[in-house]
Amino acid sequence: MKLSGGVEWALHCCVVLTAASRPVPATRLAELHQVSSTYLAKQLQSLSRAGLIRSAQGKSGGYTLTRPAGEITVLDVVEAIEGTGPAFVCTEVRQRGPLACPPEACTAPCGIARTMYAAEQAWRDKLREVSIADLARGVDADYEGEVLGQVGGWLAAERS
Amino acid sequence: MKLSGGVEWALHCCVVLTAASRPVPATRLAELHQVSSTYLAKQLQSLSRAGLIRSAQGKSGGYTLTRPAGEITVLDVVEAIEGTGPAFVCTEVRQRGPLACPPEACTAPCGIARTMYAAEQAWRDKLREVSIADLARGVDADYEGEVLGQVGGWLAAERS
DNA sequence: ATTACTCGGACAACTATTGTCCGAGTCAAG
DNA sequence: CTTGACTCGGACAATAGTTGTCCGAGTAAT
Repeated sequence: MKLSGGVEWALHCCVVLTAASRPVPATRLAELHQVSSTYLAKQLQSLSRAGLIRSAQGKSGGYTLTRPAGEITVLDVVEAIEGTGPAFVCTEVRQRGPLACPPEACTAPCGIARTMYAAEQAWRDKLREVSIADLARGVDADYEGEVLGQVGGWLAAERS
Repeated sequence: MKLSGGVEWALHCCVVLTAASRPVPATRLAELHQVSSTYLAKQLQSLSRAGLIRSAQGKSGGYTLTRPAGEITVLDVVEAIEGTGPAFVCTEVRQRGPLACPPEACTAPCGIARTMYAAEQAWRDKLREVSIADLARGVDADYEGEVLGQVGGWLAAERS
């Protein structure tokens, strides 16, 4: 089990967008994090399709959060990138082979699937507890400083 | 995020081995589940390397559980197949780019990593709560019958 | 009207997973 | 003790998913 590396980038981007007052182009976000701008664009597209960020085209275009950061959970971002499907897919092994259970007796998921789903639910619940605003506060708490403020300034500067 | 399909097979195999009194070859497990025997063998090798099952070679060889089923957790099986590494890998984005944080200020994981790790911990905790014996009991409870007993009989029969 | 800058989806390269094969080793039987 | 057949184990391809790249469509400012 392994999740896409783009999740980390997407989360960082959302936190950074917290400190922005104007739309931020994908290029700017990429050089701030020193990552491939073209690939980051792909992740931002996923966020846009999920409705978490809004894109503006044209000369002073870029991305903006659609909602207050307090109303965007980490789970929202993760699901936007990774998809909402379950990590464990039950192939109904019990209905196959010489001792196959009849389909009419398999209305409820089997014990194995129930266990896996419960674990995933716990995972999602944990991610739902934390919002992007919480992460932003965490950055300021960790560095007891103006890191986020610096980011805001850096984003405002170097503009044409 | 998606986990290997072999996890399901491995869990089913462990449950089945609960009902076996003698070593069960990979071929037999494969035809019971109607899956590729050669690929299933690979998963069983992983379980063997993890020390969950023991392999016996020769004419009446096969696989056996090394411990009582109550002492094997679902997490053990999942980690044997998927590996023990974390699903979220932090690439320390904060140390890169024009506003990079100095390495000496990055001793603790960042807030994003902490959140992801906490969620994974919750996931693992849930999987650790359930043992193979619990799953076996669940099968009997779901079908209030002798499904596991039938499996045991089927494994005993057809032997040379 | 022009121009330059933005996003968006279509197009390759690469890595990890899935699937297959044959040889080494071992136990049971004759 | 010899034979034989059956077992696992690791090395070898095929496939699918992820990572990374490119260029065209559209838009806002000039």
